Amino acid sequence: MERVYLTTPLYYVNAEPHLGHTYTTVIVDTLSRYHRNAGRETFFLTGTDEHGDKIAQAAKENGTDPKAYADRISQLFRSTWDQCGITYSHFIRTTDAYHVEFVQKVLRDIYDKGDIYFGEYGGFYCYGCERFYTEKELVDGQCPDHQKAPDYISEKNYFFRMGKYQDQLIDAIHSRPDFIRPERYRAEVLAFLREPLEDLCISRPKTRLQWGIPLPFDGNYVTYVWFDALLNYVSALNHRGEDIFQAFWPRANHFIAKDILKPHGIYWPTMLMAAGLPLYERLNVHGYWIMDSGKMSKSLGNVIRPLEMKERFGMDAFRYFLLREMAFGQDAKFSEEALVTRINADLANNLGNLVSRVLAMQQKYFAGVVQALSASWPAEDCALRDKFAQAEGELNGFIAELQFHRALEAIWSALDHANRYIVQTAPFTMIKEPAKQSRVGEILHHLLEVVRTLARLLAPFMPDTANELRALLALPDDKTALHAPWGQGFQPGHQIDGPKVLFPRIETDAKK
RNA sequence: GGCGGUGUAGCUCAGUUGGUCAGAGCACGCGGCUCAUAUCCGCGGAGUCGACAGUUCGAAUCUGUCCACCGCCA
Repeated sequence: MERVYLTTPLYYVNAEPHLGHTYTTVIVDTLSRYHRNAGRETFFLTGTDEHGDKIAQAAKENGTDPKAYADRISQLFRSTWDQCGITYSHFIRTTDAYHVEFVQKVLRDIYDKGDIYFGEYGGFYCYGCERFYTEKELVDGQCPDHQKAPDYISEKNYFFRMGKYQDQLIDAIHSRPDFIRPERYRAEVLAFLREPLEDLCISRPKTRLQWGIPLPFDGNYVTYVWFDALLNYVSALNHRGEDIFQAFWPRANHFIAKDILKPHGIYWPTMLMAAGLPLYERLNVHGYWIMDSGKMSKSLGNVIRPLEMKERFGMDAFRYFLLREMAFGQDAKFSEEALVTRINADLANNLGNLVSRVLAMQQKYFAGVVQALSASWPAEDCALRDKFAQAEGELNGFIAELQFHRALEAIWSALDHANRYIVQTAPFTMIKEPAKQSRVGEILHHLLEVVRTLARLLAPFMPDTANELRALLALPDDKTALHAPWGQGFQPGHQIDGPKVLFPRIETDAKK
């Protein structure tokens, strides 16, 4: 059986779940559902990254210890995804015992191999950023982010021989055109690799940081957060068993936002090389959501919380907006105005209203009983069926390219066709002539096939809506009911429910 | 300073390898229908496809220069 392994980044527990986290999680969830529906075995990993200075300090400020603090925020992520209906296979925490053990094993292996060495490094260190700065980067001698003078620190640390793998990495990227996609991010990584790759400092002395995984070969040090966090992608599979790792790792598809391209595009593959593990299959990089009210921040009060969006607009509507509005890889603008426009135009007026008018006619004209189709279909009926078949084909292509917005466009194009079909065939006029009753029955039968097909096509993107459509058609909750060929979805005499408003229009101030 | 990206109708954006590629949705105007969530269908206006030059029979699409914004690196 074909398999797919999909991952989100491990979200750092210094912030609550916001729009950025939600987008990555939603696209991975959509892909997971898509692949599962297509019969592929799917492993969907998400979780939390919990070590490091920032967490230790945040815990201190909250009057608690790092573990208790991480427990709380990690649980917040997990429960948020649960409430959003995210179908992850495993939720990993970098504080999980099996992960700590695995990280130590890999560190030991690479150390024994000679790719980790002890060296000295001095520089200006900003505690807020958890990083060293070069003098050039400082603004008036201060950290540009924290407006605080960094401390000059000279200390001994452990380094990973990342530079040793530079050529090997360049070769790997060249030989696999979609190893990093979209193309622009591949080019960015290659551009970075044109400069000599320096070795990576992977430790912090315990005198400066205790909240981390201790190095197995030196108890006075803990490992740097990236070395710890990236290995989760392997440790999670390993935890489930060697066979699971063997089955899924070759199909690993990471999904990240562009801000963590370097760790995933450079640190991670070189770490895998040093550890003697195969590289992941693909790194998939998306852009940022741009807030019209400026950069998203707590102080501006424009943080988008997924549960709040779910509460106000419904999770499916929110998912639809995220998937429809952003071209994967590029930045997109977020505004509630755009969200409401999408909901009213695409979901209420087009999708919802189509379902509503079809079910209403079926109820009104035939008391909900599905009528028989004749043996030969008029051209317009075939055209309707073909349009949806075409949409499904396009959808598959777009999903393979991660073009979620175009996949949805393809569905909506077919949906528009169905609305036109109603106007052109005008069953509501025809029903007045008794001789044409059977034709009206056929037209509505085809329109119910539209709704059934929509339930199948929308399932990965809008799972609750898809399920609701299926329920309105009084079809059983199994795949065969939705996958039957066009015209074979309903038994003679099958009875369906009356109409229902799936997406109420949202009235805006401007329209009142 | 180096590398890369973006710049297409009022708004948000599609435009694979150069030749129905000048488009979609929203917004706006007019008309039609009435099954439907004042929804749906049809028609319409608008853009010198950032600027300039070049290659070509022909470029939004290729080349060069420049401008604006953004990102990565220094």
